[in-house]
Amino acid sequence: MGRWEPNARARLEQAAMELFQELGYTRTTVEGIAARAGLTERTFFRYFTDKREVLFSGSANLEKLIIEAIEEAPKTTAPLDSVASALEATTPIFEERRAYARKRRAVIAAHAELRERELIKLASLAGAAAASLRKRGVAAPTADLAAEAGIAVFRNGFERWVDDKLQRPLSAHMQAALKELRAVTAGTGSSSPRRRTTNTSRRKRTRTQRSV
Amino acid sequence: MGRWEPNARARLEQAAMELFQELGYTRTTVEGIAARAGLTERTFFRYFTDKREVLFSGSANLEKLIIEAIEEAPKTTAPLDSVASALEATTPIFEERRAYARKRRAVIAAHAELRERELIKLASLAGAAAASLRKRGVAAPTADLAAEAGIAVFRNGFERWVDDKLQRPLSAHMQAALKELRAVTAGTGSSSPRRRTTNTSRRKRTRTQRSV
DNA sequence: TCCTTGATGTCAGCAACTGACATCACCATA
DNA sequence: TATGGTGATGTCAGTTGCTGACATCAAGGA
Repeated sequence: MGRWEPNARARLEQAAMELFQELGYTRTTVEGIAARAGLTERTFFRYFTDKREVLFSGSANLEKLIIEAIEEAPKTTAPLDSVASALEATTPIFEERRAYARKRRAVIAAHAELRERELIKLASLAGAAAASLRKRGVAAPTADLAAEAGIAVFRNGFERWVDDKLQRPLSAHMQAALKELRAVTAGTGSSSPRRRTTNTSRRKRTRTQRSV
Repeated sequence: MGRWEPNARARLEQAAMELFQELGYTRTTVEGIAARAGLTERTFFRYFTDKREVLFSGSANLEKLIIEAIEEAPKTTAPLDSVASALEATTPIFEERRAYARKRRAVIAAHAELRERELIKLASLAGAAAASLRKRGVAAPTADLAAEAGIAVFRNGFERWVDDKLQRPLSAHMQAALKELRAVTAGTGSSSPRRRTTNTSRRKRTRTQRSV
């Protein structure tokens, strides 16, 4: 197994995170990352297709988890509920490394190239979730929208979780986001949404802040 | 005004689209684009920050339209309805250039870098829409989710519109997507969603195919 | 002991992008 | 009408991300 120093991949990832925090994304060079990991630029590109990719190696694992969770759910579960519970099944992963998640998120938020990469990873998750739903007989358009809605809930809940000074659990934030989404989409869509809608959203907001 | 050949920007955009279609994105070089437009690589980078950006100059305009439409809507309108109608206000732009939209979409779909860029543009639209909603007094979490839901509907409707052999209008596809989203999020979220949900989505699917 | 194998290094090269400076067409205005 | 300013473009050199081709080197097996 280990003829050279082991865990080259992990070493590269850690070196990258450190340098991104120290110098920022643009000013850290791939050569620098590799050097800190005791490797060569060329080797970096054997592990990661991209300079960006070094921050996203976990997403493959995440995708697998989500797919499995959707497939394991009882087939009678409503599409969006399948997705929501699958996403909730992934929360322990993040909960274990809250501090790391914060740092990583700060780095990503600071650079557009990284935000792009994150978005496409999330889109990929949505695509995988939609495919899983279709496998269970959900119609394609329904599956797509349920998956995208689920991912929106995930993103939203994740953001609130990372910023939450009270450190309430991620799953609670995600549930709150889901409730909120349901409230938002519950409107009539056409006739006289006057007071009713306004009240609904106000009530929802308060309720969210209490329950999370 | 025009001392040199006018419309350098437009020339670059057109040259880029042509070359992307002829050679694909990776095999066309910025130098090649500039040459076809009668300009220099350096000049290309004065108009576009990126090789990718040459395909997305319209998004600023789109963002402006959406913001205006949201701000003009009556303040009693529900958040998601504001967003939906704002998006619908943009449909004529696409409807005018359906053929172009198809080509462009094919180019983007074929290359990950371009898909990333498109995703961040859409995220930017969602952010702008959310900001507009907040300006009207909508609570932040509600605004975010309404905006994201709206964008999901937009994407979804757009995809269906582009692929629709019957060439039904974009706005109809978007309305259908919105209905579908409402159906998907209408579930209970917890207790015995058995038959009920399944039936709902099936009914929804049929209704969609008929009404669009 | 030799040979295979997989991880790494070396080197050359292209293309995306940037900064600094030059040029050139037009316009105003003296 | 000459002159000088201005904004769009060109030129050039340089960095960095990324790739292909080939060399090397440390195990482990025949």
